[in-house]
Amino acid sequence: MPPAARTPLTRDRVLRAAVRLADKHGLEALSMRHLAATLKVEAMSLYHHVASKDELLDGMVDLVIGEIELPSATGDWRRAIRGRATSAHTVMLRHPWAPLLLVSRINVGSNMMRYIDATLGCLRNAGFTWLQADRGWHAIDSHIYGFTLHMLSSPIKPEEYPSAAAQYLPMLPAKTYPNMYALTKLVAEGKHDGKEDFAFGLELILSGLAQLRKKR
Amino acid sequence: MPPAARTPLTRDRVLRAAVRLADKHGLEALSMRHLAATLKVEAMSLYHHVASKDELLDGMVDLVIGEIELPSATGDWRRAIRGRATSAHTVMLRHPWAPLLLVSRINVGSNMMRYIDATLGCLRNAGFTWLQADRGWHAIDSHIYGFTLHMLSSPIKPEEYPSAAAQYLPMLPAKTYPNMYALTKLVAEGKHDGKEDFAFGLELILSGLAQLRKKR
DNA sequence: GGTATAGGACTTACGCTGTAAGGGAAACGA
DNA sequence: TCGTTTCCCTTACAGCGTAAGTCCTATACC
Repeated sequence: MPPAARTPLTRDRVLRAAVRLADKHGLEALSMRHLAATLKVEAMSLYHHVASKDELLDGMVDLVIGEIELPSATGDWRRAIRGRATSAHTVMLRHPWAPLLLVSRINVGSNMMRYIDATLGCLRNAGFTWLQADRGWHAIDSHIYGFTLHMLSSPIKPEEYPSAAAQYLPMLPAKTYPNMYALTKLVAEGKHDGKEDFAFGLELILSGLAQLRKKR
Repeated sequence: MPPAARTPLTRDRVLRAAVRLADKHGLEALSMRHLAATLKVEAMSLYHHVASKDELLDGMVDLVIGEIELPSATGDWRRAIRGRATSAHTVMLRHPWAPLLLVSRINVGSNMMRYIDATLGCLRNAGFTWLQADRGWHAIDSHIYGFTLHMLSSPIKPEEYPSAAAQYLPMLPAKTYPNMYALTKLVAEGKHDGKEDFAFGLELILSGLAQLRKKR
């Protein structure tokens, strides 16, 4: 009796398994041996489908980028860019390991290229110059990645901010850090939720861009 | 004859050597064995001064944060915040490994605390609400880290953009990525330097904040 | 001065990592 | 039928962080 026929390994199956593993157990759990085990295969077999671990990571990132909703080239540019940014933010929260890889390596996968091209096109159609579109795109993406990374690095969940603030308040030297103390106190008392607000910074950038367009 | 008396190892000396090593050869070259070697000592000896490699990294980050110029609490808030942001950006370029550590771990070193406290104080003195100061600070730092990371991840130096653009242009499928093609062409022709502009996004955020203050 | 104590550096060893090198069986094309 | 190719395998290596234990030396005290 032959062993149960297994679906053959493909590059795509490897990449998807890697994303699943990183989603569930974090990037640090993503070793070639671990990944191979989830596919019921030995580590070295993976190298028939990806050249190296770095290439694996590149593929994972591009897969995730592909989940982001592209901005439509026509219609309200502000709405389109906002939608794209929000979608990117949401996707990153679904794959918390992704933003770190995104900012720490060059990514030139086809999904990434399409993503940038669509954004540039949207801003150009809105009437921005190439210079403005280029810099605008950078500013928006800096916010997306910077903000999301900052948010993900905190071990405390937003729901727990008030209780955490109450817990840490007594340890915070009020003399040395008067402003942090005051702010933490407000959070502990429930007068400020302390939640990070992705939209806040995004809207600052969007209205800044809108003003540029008027002045042109 | 006794061996040449060596200056004794201290936590501070270890941290500074680590920063120097990372500056010169990158984070990936910073192993405990390597670091120990630069101090003419064995790897395990370092553990008398730092509890773990993670703690070492925390210490390095806080050392770097200490190099950032604090915003003055009085005077023009916009100028103060701009100065702080620019200083942070400059410091990160001096220590290119730092922003990655900054966004991928919680940092509660004393320099970091002082840095946040001063920023909050500056914005409060400028007349912002606690909510605005909190979110404003987040928006600005998201830009600083997001932008700097993005910039550092590119292997091509700004001076080389035109020649690199000219080199890659023929390989870029104009049909699939029309906007990237057009933009790359402009760079290749010297009509757009393609340089990232840290100040561009920063000013968008600053003027957005300024408008908030007016409306209050 | 002699002795106890503590601290700092050492050696050894373990389990983990990515991956280079090559073997062996099964499937496929001529 | 016989290569040839395709996949997956085993083995091995150098490097990693660090737990555990040893040893030397500089200081503190009687």
